[in-house]
Amino acid sequence: MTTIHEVAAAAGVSISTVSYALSGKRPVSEKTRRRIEDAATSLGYQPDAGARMLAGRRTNIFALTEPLRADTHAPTHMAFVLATAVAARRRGYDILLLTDEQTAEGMNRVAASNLVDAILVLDVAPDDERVEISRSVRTPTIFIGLPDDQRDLTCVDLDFEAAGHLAVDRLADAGSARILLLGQTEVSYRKSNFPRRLLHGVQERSAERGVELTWTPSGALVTEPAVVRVAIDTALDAGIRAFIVHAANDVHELLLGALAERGLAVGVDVSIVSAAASFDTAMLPTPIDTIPLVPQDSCELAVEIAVQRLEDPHLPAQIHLIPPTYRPAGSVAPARE
Amino acid sequence: MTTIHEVAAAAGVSISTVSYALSGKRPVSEKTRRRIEDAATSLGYQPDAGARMLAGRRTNIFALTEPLRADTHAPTHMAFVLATAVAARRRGYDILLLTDEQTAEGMNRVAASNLVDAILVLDVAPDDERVEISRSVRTPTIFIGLPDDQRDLTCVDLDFEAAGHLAVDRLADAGSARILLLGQTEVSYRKSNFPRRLLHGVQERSAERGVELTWTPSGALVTEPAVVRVAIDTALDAGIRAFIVHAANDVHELLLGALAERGLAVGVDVSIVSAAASFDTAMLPTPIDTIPLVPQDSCELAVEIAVQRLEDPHLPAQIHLIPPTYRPAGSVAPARE
DNA sequence: TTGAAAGCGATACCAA
DNA sequence: TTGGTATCGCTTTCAA
Repeated sequence: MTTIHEVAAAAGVSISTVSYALSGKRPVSEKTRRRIEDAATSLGYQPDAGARMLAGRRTNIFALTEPLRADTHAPTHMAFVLATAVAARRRGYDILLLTDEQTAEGMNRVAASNLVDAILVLDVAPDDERVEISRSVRTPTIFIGLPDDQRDLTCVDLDFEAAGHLAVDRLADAGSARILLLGQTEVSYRKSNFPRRLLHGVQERSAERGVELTWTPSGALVTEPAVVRVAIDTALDAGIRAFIVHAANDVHELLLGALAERGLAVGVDVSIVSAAASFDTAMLPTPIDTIPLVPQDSCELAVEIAVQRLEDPHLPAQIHLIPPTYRPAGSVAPARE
Repeated sequence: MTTIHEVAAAAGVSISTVSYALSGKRPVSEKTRRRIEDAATSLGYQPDAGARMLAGRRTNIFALTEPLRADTHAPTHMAFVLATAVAARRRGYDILLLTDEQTAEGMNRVAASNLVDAILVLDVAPDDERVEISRSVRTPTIFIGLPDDQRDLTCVDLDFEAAGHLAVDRLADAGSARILLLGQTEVSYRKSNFPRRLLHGVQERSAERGVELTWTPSGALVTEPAVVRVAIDTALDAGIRAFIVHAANDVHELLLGALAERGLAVGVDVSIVSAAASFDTAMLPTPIDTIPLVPQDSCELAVEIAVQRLEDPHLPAQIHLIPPTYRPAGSVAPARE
């Protein structure tokens, strides 16, 4: 194991100079810095993590709490975990996993033992128990998602309400007077916050623009695809030709299938907007206008905010809502109702 | 922040006694131990992680490297990550995530900086680059899965060959003379090791028992379900009535659907064994005999071995193959070919 | 059964 | 621009 002393000896300087040269926290002459860097690389020097934590009061580790509920959509969840890990690493931080079994215990433990510099909270529930814990620990905590009680919290999330507005606006602008919103699974409207926020945005803007809105959750598609299918058929029979889909890709496929059966062409006879989709809608058989939910965006912002809070502990807590973007793909057509 | 000194003061003992009382590494009289424990809990004492690492040369952290390939099955992967985290935590270890972007760099970094006590390797590829790295670092490394070159490695995995033998034996015992093996995706036979091992086991035992074997990979079901369907129909047309399925649940459902269409009853007209399924086959519409692949088993064993290697660094490297178990559900019927 | 004290390997302050 | 050194909070050896 190479220590800072060996590097210092090899470079012919003191250990403090090595430390400063490598951290850049104090100017070091170009010459000596080179010698030090050469010595460090040739010796394969890597500062000892424990010593660094103890002396520097920085661990360069973030905790990531991820409760896995039964209704967790694995691919989406994985995308968030991965995006967080990548973003953190780019800023020089590693990710320590805190799973379900130990949410409360884990957060308290890593905070009390100074194991991590900050805590990132994934998959936030409306009445999340982690809210209270985050208030009781002094380790900065960033929520990726919004709980109901946001007082004094730092949160990052897509602006789902605005996404709802945007989706309705596009369809209303194209002349649609009636819209069917194909929502998330029923349970997610209770266990999560964002489906409600999107729903609310859609409802609000629909009312403002005089659009007649129908809404249906999509249920567990695997066990009962019929429910969604019936909702779609009913809407089509009633002459509804505009759809906002806030659901997994299988629901999209079901809708496209139903339309194909009836010979209705997307972007011609029918308009579709996929709202807050966390999967790649380009993989769908038909191109669809999308307001994407990009895990990378939320996670990168969360990491950035965490880093900022460490640099300036006086930064006020704040809710950061990421404005939605609209990615057209020709699936919205002028209404001919 | 409560330190060991405050606990010592509160309990009226020296810090070394506190340390020993809490770690149990030296006998401490019942009386003083109680006083110390009381003081510790009432003060909310939690040893500083950095100090502990530095002084104790133990971090109580395991690194988990998880490369995410395009063909990674998210739910299965998540199950492994979760199982590892839970098993580790039970033994007092946290999990540090090492993602794709930094596989090589990450392993070297956490090893050189003494950030982790051991490295767990997930999703092992036949020619995995992590094999070489594990040989070059002195941090104990456990592979969950088998690479081609296993020299001097410690690995844990289900005995897929034995699972193949077991599946064939059950069907052959029931009198089946011809079997269709519905395999994993084509790419997985190149990118992973275990599909080949199961295939080999099935082929080997089929030859031994005089069973005529047909095999087909299942392809990417989302994009081209037709391929699998054709393979199934061809087999059924040829009179094959025994199936071994080594694939995700959608392939199982496809098979069950095809059988239902033809009015063939599972466990009566047709025999099915699901081999090395990493999902819960009880969720299928029809009960199916299963040789389960239980992530918990592999991950717990891996963690246990890691812990053992830390306790006794002289433990020899070894390949640990977990014997398969057979879970009957009435889907294997006496053949009436 | 308990205590004193020497590290562990960095960081960062105080001097020069 | 550089060096000496106190310090971080714990583990563990050596003594008593």
